[in-house]
Amino acid sequence: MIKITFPDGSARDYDKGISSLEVAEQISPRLAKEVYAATVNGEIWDLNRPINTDSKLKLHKWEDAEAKHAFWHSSAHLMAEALEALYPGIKFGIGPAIENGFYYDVDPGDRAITEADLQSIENKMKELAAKNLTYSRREISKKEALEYFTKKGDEYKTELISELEDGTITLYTQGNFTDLCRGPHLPSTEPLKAIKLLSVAGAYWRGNENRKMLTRIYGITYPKQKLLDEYLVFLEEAKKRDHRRIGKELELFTFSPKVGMGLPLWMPRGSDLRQNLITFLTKELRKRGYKIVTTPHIGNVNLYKISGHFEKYAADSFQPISTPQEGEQFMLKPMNCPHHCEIYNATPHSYKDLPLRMAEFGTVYRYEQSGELHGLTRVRSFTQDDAHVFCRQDQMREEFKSIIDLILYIFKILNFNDYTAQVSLRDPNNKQKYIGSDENWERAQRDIIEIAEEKKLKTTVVEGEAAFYGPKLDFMVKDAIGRKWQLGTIQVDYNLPERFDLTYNGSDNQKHRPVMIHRTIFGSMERFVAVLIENTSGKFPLWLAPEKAVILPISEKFNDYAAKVLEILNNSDICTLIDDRSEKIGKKIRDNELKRIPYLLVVGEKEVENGTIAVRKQGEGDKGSMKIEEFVSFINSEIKKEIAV
RNA sequence: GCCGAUGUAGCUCAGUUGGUCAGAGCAGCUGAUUUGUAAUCUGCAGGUCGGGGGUUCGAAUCCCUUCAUCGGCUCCA
Repeated sequence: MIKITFPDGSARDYDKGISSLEVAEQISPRLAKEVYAATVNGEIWDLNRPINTDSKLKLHKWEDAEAKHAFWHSSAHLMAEALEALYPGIKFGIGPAIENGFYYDVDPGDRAITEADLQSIENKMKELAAKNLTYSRREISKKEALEYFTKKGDEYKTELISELEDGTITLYTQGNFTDLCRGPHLPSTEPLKAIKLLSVAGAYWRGNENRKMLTRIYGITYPKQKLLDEYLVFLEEAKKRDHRRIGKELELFTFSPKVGMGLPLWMPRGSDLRQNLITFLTKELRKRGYKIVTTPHIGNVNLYKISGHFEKYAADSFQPISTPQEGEQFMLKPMNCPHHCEIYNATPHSYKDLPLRMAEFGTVYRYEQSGELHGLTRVRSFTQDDAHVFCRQDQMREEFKSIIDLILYIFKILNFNDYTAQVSLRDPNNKQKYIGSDENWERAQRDIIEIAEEKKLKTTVVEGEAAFYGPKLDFMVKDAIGRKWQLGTIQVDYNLPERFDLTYNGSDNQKHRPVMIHRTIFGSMERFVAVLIENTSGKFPLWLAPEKAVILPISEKFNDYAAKVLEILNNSDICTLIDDRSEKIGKKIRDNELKRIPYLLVVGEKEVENGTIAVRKQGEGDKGSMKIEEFVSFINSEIKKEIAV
């Protein structure tokens, strides 16, 4: 007998060799149907794997990530079996479960798999799943594994195996398909009821652009058709929030191939929105002691040679601009920091002056790869809400922390609750990618990790994501369909102060080196507005909305009164429009609701008589009538509420 | 940059196997209507079917090429 302890602390004795599935069955047959994986002594196991020692057991139902992982991983194997049946000789790379579903990277040889083929693969999967095939686990030696896949002719698998340690290799088989796999898997294909293949894409083998491009097929499965349908509806809804679509609908921004790809054109409404953000942030920055500066859009090539950007990025950037002066070259500004360093250098600094906080809404130009461009989130010309804090080493932590506070404050005002903080460190195996000394890197990385802890930020730590001059704390936010984008970032830099020979006079009357903190909050106006659009579906908070209200006269008879109201509101700094088309009121309401105008002001005979307006709130409907002055103070107090957190 | 897909009026989309296939709705402009809380009616105008080249008696439809977009990969100062 063995003793099995459950998460609630209770324990029971079972026969040795019992599986987690059998344990579940004994608790209740219904539970057995709802579990997909088990954690045994902290390790995730197949449900049908025998338990031979006293163990702690947690059964995973669909709600648990572990269950979904096993479910989708088994689905990937099922898809592989279907592919092998339909495309004999197809070779397999890797096929993991992901956050939503799974994929498999395959090499179909000289055949091509396109989206048109997904349906037939899906059908094959359904056919195989219905056979109720069991997944069986087998431990084998490295030698045997290599023999198996060499014989099969799958060089991708043999490459993976050759890097594994002997004694750790497991194979899983279901039906006619056997795969190298760590597991765990479902007991059988029986629960794989609802299957949908979503897309195909190219993916470099092992993520290396110098290696072969395989075909990646994405899919998702659910134990119930209803869950799959819900997910597909969610995807459809998410598409409606896409900032590229809403940006067009609401006339916020556009692109023109004549201007150039990745070069956003901000239309009047988008510009107003953007300007509202800039005005607000500028005010907040001044409160916090930042000085605003302005620098040119180009800089001499030598500037970027000093900073290191030239060496690092010039080959893949907009190329230097020549001038009539032989040998003279300028670059479109890819970063603001070198310019800010030179502003620092323009005057002498005392330790008493620091920290110096220098901010600029600086537009920069980067030649992003053509395949990377994406709406406003990835563009070739963008405006950073950039700032550089020059401070003494003993001030660095406080400065860093107050920047975190500022970012969290701004995120809170904008209702960005779903962000993650990421500590981005250098790749310890590829140190030549970075500039600067080991000691400075170690110190900066340690500082960031400690500060994040002190601030009680929930962080993930990712190696290899640092900037070439220093480690970062990045604030990541998801877009409508779950893609992660970096918005705010705080970076500690010991290198540029060195390279630009920045100094200050200490109390000892000696020259000292300041530390530089690079930081943005929005990241770039472009990316931030994109995420804001997707977060709000274009229903911007009142304080950001390009127009706060539109006046809707019931008929042309009331246009004069409407014009009078318009004048009062615009004179009170409440940006308002008038819709005096010869349309019925229902039509005017509909059109302006679709434009997500925060307030619609209906005026007709009653309003003229009483000197009022009938107020209608976006998405909520009629709010009754108000005196015009009442509405002005109402709007002002609403805005005040929105930006006071 | 790489793999795959897509590209028809301002927008959303129809256009069977190449042969009145250049269409519809919305938006726009006309005129009528003067309207009370999510679509009033009439008429008109809008497109070298992304660009270029080719196959064919004939191309939106087939082929090549180019540009752009979409989904990923790689990259992201």
